[in-house]
Amino acid sequence: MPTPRQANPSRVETPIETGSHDVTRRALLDAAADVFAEVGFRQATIRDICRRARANVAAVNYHFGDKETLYGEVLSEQSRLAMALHPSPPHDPKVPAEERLEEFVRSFLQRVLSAELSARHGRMMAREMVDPTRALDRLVSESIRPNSQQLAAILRDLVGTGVPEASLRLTAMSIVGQILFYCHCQPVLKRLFPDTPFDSGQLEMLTQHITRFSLAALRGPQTATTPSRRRQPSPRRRSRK
Amino acid sequence: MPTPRQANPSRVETPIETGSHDVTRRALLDAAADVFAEVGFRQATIRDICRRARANVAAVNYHFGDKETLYGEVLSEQSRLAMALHPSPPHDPKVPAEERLEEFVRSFLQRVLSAELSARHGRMMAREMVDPTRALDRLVSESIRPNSQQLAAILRDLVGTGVPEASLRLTAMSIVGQILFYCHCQPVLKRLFPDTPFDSGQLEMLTQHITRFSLAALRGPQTATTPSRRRQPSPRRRSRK
DNA sequence: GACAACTTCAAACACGCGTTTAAAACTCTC
DNA sequence: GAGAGTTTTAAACGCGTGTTTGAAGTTGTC
Repeated sequence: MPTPRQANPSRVETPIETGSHDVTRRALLDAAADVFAEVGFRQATIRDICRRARANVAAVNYHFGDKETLYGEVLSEQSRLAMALHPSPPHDPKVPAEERLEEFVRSFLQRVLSAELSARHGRMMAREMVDPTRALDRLVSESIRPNSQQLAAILRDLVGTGVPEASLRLTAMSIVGQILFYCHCQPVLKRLFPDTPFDSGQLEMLTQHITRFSLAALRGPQTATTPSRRRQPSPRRRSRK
Repeated sequence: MPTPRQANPSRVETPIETGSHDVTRRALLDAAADVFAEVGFRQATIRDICRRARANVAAVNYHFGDKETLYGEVLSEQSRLAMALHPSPPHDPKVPAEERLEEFVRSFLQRVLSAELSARHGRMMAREMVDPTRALDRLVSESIRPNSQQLAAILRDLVGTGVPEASLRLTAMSIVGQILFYCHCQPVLKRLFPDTPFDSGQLEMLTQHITRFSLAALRGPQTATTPSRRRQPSPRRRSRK
């Protein structure tokens, strides 16, 4: 029976590119990256992807098996691409931790906002975080966790060994939160401040702001910032009437 | 012709609750809030909503006209509910700006994370930001913009009149970014730190951290944090070989 | 240039979706 | 309790989706 039915499994293992047949496969990957980034996995349609790739509707099933597998391959390819174009700074003890933090923030912002990548990686990551598919587990272990650990190492150099692990985590999240904000909230920012874009053009400015803001926060850590802690017994509900 | 076809338009204007007929309408709103928060507008199905509300499939069209109108009503109702349960602090010049900031952070976190609201509001907001529907415009003008301006007022009191508007904006985004992080990245956090949840139980701890972190950042503003600016001509691409 | 393997193609399938329909059921008023 | 107005109901419609099919086309090999 000459029906291939499933994607060629040998290709997954061997990284050698035969070069001739893969032209459709490549076109599909490129088109799919655009479509998935624009509308997300669920909203994307195979027909749209194939139309842009100038391929038949059945092409996705022939080359990848199904839509979900294609999505997974696109996601990890974009992830690797973003990391190759804008790698995190290497752990070099000679470089001051402050500079390594700045470079970490810059490369992170570049990966999620840069125009070169059409911000495809950032948009796919943002969607995956808010509305995860089954691909998120791989994304966490391949990209997110290593990055998280690298930031933790930089921060550890900055604050010394006295600060507990949980504290370090919170600081890391405060920094990552600032960065991802410009990735997650783009549609809101466009409406709130229509004439001042927060896109790849402002990348260096955002890098400087986030780095300085965070370093300043780290400088004055426990120096009695809040004079009265003002701990009400239960601030959750306020009294009516 | 006895076909009602459209939702009763008189009900939109008059806030009086007749009480008898609206039982189905209420059940639909409640079920829809759950479903929309869980899976989002596009992924949600009318059949699922009606099943949970123990109503017929046609009920949504009869009471609300269509799915999008129902979504809009759910969104603004949840928004009003969250704001009523956890209002932002009023602008009181007698209260120090530091305390007002802390209360702003706390109420914001409560609105997007609190268990009372089943975090429905937060999840719907998060989805709307990353993958907007036509309801986002109303959401921005009714909820997001007023909140943004309130934070701006608090920060203005904190930093004085010397700081330019653009700088203030960046600071505001750094704070909001820290808060929304715990709302947007919940699925990732669950995977990164499976045994330390960042949910409504940690609310007070997160409030303290974000407030102190941000206040410390504001304390040491322009005091030469980064000694060398290290401005490379074009840091986007690094030299190969 | 025949043959096999690979790739593309138009068409169709099965399913789930939002929405509509027209009749039935219900709820009041008089 | 008849009848008008309102609400609910089961069934269907039309459409778009991911996927499958079997034949046609293409490519490389001997």
